Amino acid sequence: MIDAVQNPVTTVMRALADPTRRAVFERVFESKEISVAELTRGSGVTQGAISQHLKSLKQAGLVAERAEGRNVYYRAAPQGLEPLVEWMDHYGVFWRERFQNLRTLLKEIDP
Amino acid sequence: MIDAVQNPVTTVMRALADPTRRAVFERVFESKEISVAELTRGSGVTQGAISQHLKSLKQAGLVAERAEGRNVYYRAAPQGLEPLVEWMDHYGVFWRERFQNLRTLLKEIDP
DNA sequence: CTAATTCATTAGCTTGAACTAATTGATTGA
DNA sequence: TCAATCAATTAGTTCAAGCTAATGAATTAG
Repeated sequence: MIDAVQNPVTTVMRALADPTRRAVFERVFESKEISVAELTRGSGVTQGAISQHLKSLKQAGLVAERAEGRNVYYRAAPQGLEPLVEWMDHYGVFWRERFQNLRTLLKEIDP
Repeated sequence: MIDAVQNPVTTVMRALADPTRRAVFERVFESKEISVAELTRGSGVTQGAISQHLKSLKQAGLVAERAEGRNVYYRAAPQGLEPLVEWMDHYGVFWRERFQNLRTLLKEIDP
């Protein structure tokens, strides 16, 4: 049972399964845009490690980058989560547990 | 940046990140109830490997078991996916992309 | 120009994960 | 009873993943 070459679900899951790397993604997401140096501060790992994590996040489609001068700014790409959403949706998890919220939510939006 | 002892999100993500193990979960889910021997057939790995995968799926709260005679039947426990749902919900992924579906869905259920 | 900063990459180490093969305990069928 | 089946566990191997330390390329500050 091997993914032919590499299933996107596997890529995204693996990227987010590591706590350190997931923390990096979370910080990038919260920051709108953030440099590698800034990410390294308070991360508990070296700059090289951060760069490696960013690389796999990027390959998973979860972050994008923008170079400016000697800095490289990263931003989150939440569309990268889509494979996860699809996979979970296939298992019908969302609607089941959130049915009661739907009506109230809809009324807030379109009263 | 280490999970204190072990974050549930990490546990679930790691459990599902492996293609073989995820395939096991998918088969369990589709089967309502399925024995280890049956899971082993056509899995491409040995029975021992399947048992190991089931063990970590169980620890992640993704499957439950029922022993009967010399068989052990496994069933999916989709509530185990809740940590994932919460985590992704925190990133606002769901509603954004699925707003247009909500109205039609609601009308089907409560016309 | 020189020194310092930022980031990516690489080699090397260590650890954990996935697997097999084999064993064991339990249950069932002949 | 005895052989066979089912499932869990264990020891042992292999390989990948995460990390550090070090280096190098590019940019900027003095």
